[in-house]
Amino acid sequence: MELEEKPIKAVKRDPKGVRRNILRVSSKEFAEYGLSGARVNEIAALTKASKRMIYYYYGDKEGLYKACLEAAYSHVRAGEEKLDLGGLEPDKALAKLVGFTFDHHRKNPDFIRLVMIENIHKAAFLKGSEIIRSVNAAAIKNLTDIIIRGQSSGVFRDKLDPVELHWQISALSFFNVSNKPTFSALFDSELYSDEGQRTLRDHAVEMILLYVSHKQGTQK
Amino acid sequence: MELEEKPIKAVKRDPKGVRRNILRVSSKEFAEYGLSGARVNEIAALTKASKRMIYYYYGDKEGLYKACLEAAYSHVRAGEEKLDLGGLEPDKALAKLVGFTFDHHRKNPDFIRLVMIENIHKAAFLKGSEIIRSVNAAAIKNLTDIIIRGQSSGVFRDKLDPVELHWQISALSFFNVSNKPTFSALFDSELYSDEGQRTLRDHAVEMILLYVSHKQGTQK
Amino acid sequence: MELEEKPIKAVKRDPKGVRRNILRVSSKEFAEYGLSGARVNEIAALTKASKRMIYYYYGDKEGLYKACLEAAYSHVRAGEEKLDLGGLEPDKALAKLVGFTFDHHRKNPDFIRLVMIENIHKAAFLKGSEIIRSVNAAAIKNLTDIIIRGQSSGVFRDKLDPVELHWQISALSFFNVSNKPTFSALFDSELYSDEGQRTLRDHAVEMILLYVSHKQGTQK
Amino acid sequence: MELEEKPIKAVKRDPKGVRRNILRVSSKEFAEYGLSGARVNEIAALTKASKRMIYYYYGDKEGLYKACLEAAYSHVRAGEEKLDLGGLEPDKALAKLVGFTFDHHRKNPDFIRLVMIENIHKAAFLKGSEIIRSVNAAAIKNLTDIIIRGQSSGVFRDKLDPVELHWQISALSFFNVSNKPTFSALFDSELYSDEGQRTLRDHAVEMILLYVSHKQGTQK
DNA sequence: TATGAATGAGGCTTCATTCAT
DNA sequence: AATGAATGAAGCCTCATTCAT
Repeated sequence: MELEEKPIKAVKRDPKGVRRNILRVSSKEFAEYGLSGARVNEIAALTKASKRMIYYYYGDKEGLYKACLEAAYSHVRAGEEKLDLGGLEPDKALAKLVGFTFDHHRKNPDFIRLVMIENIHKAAFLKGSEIIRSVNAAAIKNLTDIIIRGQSSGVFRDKLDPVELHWQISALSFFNVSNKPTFSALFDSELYSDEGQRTLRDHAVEMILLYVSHKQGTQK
Repeated sequence: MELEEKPIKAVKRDPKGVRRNILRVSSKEFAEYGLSGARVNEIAALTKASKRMIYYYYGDKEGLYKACLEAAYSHVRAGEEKLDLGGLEPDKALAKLVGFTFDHHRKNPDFIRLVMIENIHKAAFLKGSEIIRSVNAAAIKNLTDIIIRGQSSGVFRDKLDPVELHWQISALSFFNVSNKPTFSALFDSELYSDEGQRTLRDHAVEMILLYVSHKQGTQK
Repeated sequence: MELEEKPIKAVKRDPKGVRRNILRVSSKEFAEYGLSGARVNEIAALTKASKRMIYYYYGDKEGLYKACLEAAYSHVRAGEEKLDLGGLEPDKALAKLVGFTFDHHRKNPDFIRLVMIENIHKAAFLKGSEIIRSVNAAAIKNLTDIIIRGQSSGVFRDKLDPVELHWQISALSFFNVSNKPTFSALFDSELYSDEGQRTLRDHAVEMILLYVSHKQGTQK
Repeated sequence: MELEEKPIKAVKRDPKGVRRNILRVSSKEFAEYGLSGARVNEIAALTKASKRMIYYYYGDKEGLYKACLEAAYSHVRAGEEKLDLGGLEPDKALAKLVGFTFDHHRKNPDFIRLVMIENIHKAAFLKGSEIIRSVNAAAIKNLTDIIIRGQSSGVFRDKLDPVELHWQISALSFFNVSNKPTFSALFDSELYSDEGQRTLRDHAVEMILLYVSHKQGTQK
């Protein structure tokens, strides 16, 4: 991303490594404590670099936060790209996608927390990021393909909106992680045991598939 | 907002009013800025009372936050109690409940934000509140009744868990409010227009009803 | 001290009891935390009366502190008056007095702490108290009697100053209590065990008696 | 006070100087007003540095207090090390030591006050300081040497405990300074005039020497 | 005589940030 | 590219005391 500096005498300097390290540490801190809750001092202490470097590279606390947010979205969406729905029938493809999304959210709680925090801030920082918009567009494209194929083969209902479908899948997958603390505190349930999560996941898949398969007038 | 008491002689002491006022102001501030983001100074400035009174009545910032959380849950769950599902058939009752829940969440964005904030804090304060657990238990009881009636009349599937059903309804209703900022920023969609919200609501009702009505083995 | 108020309707009122209670509680608090360290709030909370009563009776915090100081001196010196040295030979009388003083200080650590605190404040409050000066004068008178008798009978040296002797006895007795915390923390010793204290006491008596009995020129 | 470094170019950064300055100022304040009575604001105002630096270097008020305590003990015990008892006979050595201790305490009233304050706090901070324990161990070692020599040459009695002897010397020396305010306020005496102090000192030496020289059974 | 409500002033501490090297 | 020292502003909280009843 930047020109390599002359290797002469650059024995210990590793700008990229330093930046990566700062980002990794601060992402954890922001995810843990929020934007105002995170402490620059603490981030610096946990970093291999000094406090001054944070300001050198990221300007200020908000700049660092924004960088974390972008890195998180990029990382998570990159993980989604590995999902291969290629040869599958549309309903199987959708089922796999929903299940994957549910699992993927579970595996990335820090990302979920950053998004929660960003929502608390009314997406103020995300709005300014073209990078993030672009990585999310891909998710919609995937769904659009599946929907078109499903409708062509007659297994999906008409009038399906890919963005709405994304919303529905996200709702079930995101809430599961975002509201785990309050939900667990409020209800004595096994929903967050391993088996409970499997059930929740299966039922999420089922809900989505029932929904896209449902032909109005026929059943209701 | 309330009836003015006799202004003659200018009665000034009004402990209950002061407490209410502090709670109303600080709830807004916590919902807006979070626990660490909210400023006691700002809350005091917006209050009819002095900063000192906040500490007099609520001990410290966290005590005030916890009081807000409890008041919010109590208020919101009290609103739910007004919902009368009495004479309705179980499927109609459930449909009404889901639609109501979706709307109720929309109408109480500050409550949603407080819950988000509480989740960021891993429900640390909610865990210590017996009050909140008790007001939430009622929600489960309502659902249990509907499920039992629906299963007796054969319109609902077996093996429905009221807590899980509550989770599912909550996921769709909560996410709609909690993630509106990021979702709106990420996707150009009409989901958050008035009509889009009506659609989302109707589809949420549909998803839940399809799910509870689905008989395994029969259809899939 | 004050006129009894009409007993009519005075069912629960007990001014003297209230004052005594306030004094007892606040003496403990001042002894424990010092003048600036003690909290009026805490004192009020531990009192049967209200905070307002403290100000009603004692004016302010310093007034209360001064009242505690005077009460403490009066109480302790009153305890000393019970000591009867009547028929004893002067050396026996002095031995008994020293031993008693040593023990008496040990039994009144809160008094010692109040005096320490007063010394921290450079005796600012004690200076203004005629009461306290008068109760202390008695202690000197006792010693003067013993010295005179001891010198008459030839067992005591000449040129003994009762105030100095009081100082010497006090030093050994006071330091034992006042500096127990730091001394114990600094040195691993058995000086503050029951037996250690007995030894310390016996040796204090011995030191004083050796001193008053010592005839210059004869021994050194 | 120290050599001025080259004033050319006005070197401003001087961490050690800043720390020393903070310590010097705050020691005076703590000695004067106690832990809770001292004001961080006041300390900062008297300092060359800013209030923020106090927290930068010492963490909080208690950390600063503890640093003062340690510095005070180190300083005072260092002063004692200069005392050379080398070639003296044991009784002369002890006499010199007692006299020196008496004077040394008088010359360091702020140290005495800090110890008084620490005793009010039940040695809570001193307990956590290994540094202070170590500097005090030296004092005991000195006395142990003298005692052994005195017993070998037969001028001292048996069964002398160096820690107890230290206690006795300390009692007379410490009380003289610690209780000067109340003692002066209570009694009209010349004990705290220059001559009175000389007398008190001489008699303290005499008391200690009489005590260590006293052979039970022989004299009494 | 008695009290809960209320407070101005000031306490200690922490924050993100910048400076001088 | 890198750092320890330094900071103004503002944060939360507590104090002894007084007010209105």
